[in-house]
Amino acid sequence: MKSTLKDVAKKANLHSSTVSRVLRGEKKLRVSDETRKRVFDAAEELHYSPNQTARTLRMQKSFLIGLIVPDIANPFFARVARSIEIQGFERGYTVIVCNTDEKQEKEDKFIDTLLSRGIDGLIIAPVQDSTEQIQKLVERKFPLVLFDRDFDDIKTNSVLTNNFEASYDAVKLLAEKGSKRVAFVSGRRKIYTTQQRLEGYKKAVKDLNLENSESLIVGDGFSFESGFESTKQLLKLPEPPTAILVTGNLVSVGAMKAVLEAGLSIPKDISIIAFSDNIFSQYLVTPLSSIIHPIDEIGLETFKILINQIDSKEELPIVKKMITSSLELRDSVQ
Amino acid sequence: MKSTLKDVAKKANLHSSTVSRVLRGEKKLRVSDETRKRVFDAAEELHYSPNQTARTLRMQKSFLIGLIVPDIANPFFARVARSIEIQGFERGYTVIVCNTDEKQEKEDKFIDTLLSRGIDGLIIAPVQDSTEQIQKLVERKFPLVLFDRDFDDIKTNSVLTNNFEASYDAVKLLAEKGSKRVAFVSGRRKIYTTQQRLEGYKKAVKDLNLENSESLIVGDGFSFESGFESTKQLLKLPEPPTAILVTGNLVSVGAMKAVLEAGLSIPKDISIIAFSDNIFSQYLVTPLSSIIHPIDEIGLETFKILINQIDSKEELPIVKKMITSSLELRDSVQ
DNA sequence: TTGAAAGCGCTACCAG
DNA sequence: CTGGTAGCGCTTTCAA
Repeated sequence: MKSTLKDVAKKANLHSSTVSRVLRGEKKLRVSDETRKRVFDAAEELHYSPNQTARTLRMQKSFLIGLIVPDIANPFFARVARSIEIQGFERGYTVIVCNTDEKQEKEDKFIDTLLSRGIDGLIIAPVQDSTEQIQKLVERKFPLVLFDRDFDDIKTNSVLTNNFEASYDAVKLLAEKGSKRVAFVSGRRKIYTTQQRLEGYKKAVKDLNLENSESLIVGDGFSFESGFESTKQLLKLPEPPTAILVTGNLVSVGAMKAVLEAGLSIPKDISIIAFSDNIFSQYLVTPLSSIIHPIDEIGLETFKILINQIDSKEELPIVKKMITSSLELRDSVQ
Repeated sequence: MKSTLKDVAKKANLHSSTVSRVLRGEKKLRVSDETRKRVFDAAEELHYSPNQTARTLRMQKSFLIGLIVPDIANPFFARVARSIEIQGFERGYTVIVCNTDEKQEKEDKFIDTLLSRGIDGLIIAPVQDSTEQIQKLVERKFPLVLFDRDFDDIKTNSVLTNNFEASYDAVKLLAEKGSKRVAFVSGRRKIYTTQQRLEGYKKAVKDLNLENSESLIVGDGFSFESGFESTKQLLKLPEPPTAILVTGNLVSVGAMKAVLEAGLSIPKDISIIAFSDNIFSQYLVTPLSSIIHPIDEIGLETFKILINQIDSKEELPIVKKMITSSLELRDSVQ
């Protein structure tokens, strides 16, 4: 069914190596016009299309990029993936997306699989339960870029957003609006990003003399349920918070549901700001004030850094790119 | 850096073919325990991991599955993709997701690319501007399953939902609630799924003696903007509809925004039912009554049919699987 | 300007 | 039970 170089060669009465040269349009193509025509005609006729697997094996270059994310069903990662895929498409790369569900074992397995498939580079928002695998990649100088998350103890390329500052500013704003008790509904605590946000929150609480209590910090996951349950916990406090800073796309919807189910009003009783952004945020029961990440920029920068690594023959210096998020105020803040 | 079979063989003082046999745990493994141990030790020591590219080339089997969807950032496709990826993972398959943005040229390009990469099978929610490429795949009996969309004139495996009936029932319900003027905000009209829904709508309108006007049928796309603009158009009618049936996840949010921006109330002035389902639907300004597709079931069935095709040596009969959706009533219907 | 041959890393077949 | 060899389809070096 599929034709090979040899088939084309036979039909054109040439050797496969000649056909290969012509078809690839080799730079200093030392080929007669007559020959070239024969090749193209034969290739056309046989619907020849090169076998990428063979090419990969021979050239040690796959035009494959691995992208490992927690969950592509999360709008944030979906859109970053799209952005990266589009970049890749333009340059002839196919990207393989893998979902870890925040499981280190899956991440490890995927890295192995992807490497054995000969990917040219890897983009990853790591689970961060372990550094081992990634450490190894770094050691062997494998083209690698982290995004959204980072390690303190590994020197890698990464594209991050200014979570610390964004968090600090959000709390400050809530305080200025009159809240003395601002709660923090956390995403997965192991995650660098979450930690940065929590740090920002803590610093603001301290600087602004807000109520400083561990019981105002709840949650440890990125799911809807996590947001829902941990917010319910907040509402059971003797003195519930008057404002909440939520981490995560799905978490924020969960938090919102908990508040509403308790018969409270947003923002009258409780204001909410969320690290979250998707097309739905502004059409929720109460439009959600959100800290928005410029997703395309994240995808763009990430890809750019990776492709530089892949293309460059010398060793490149580590790049850390910080992207600035913006706060979009909507009805959920009074 | 990476070790090969040969490296392991040298270290173990054996031939690479022997090492290969041992490492694959060949069925009737005619290998001495002593040898086996030597192999495993050497492999371990060298961190040997087989080169999938070479294996693919040799075995003509890649353990790669292609998945082509309009847009992975659409929650419906994201979740189907996840479901399929999980199935694949369990059976050693890697899935490559490609996004067409509803562009036929992209679909065609992706099919080519995927084939040249030697995928074992293809799952696709086709753009449906052209049948040519898919026709060819069918002719050469390439393992293929369509989902969410189908062609009338091509005999393929497909997994569909009962859009016609669901649409009919939704309109009927709206009529029973008192609406005489039910509008239809359409997704991309070329799409089989959309057509089915429109048919169902039309039949219900006729059967139930509702206002039958072409001006009540608007829209031709799956974007937020499409829903927004075409609904605005509806509201400009001398007699605007009292209920709307919307097709599509993002479209419905657009429709909702148009209604609200016009100062109208949902459901007091206008009821809405949407073909749409995602975690946000129930937390929108007005929780949205939705026709819900059992996504995991869709992913499961699709994968099952594909894997059967891939594994079977004889030719299998065409399978058409119909999945039943369900209507979840929320506040957007009075 | 073109052909021949080697080899990417692996599996499978045939000897011994 | 193990080794040798051919070959998957391609690119690349060396000859002619």
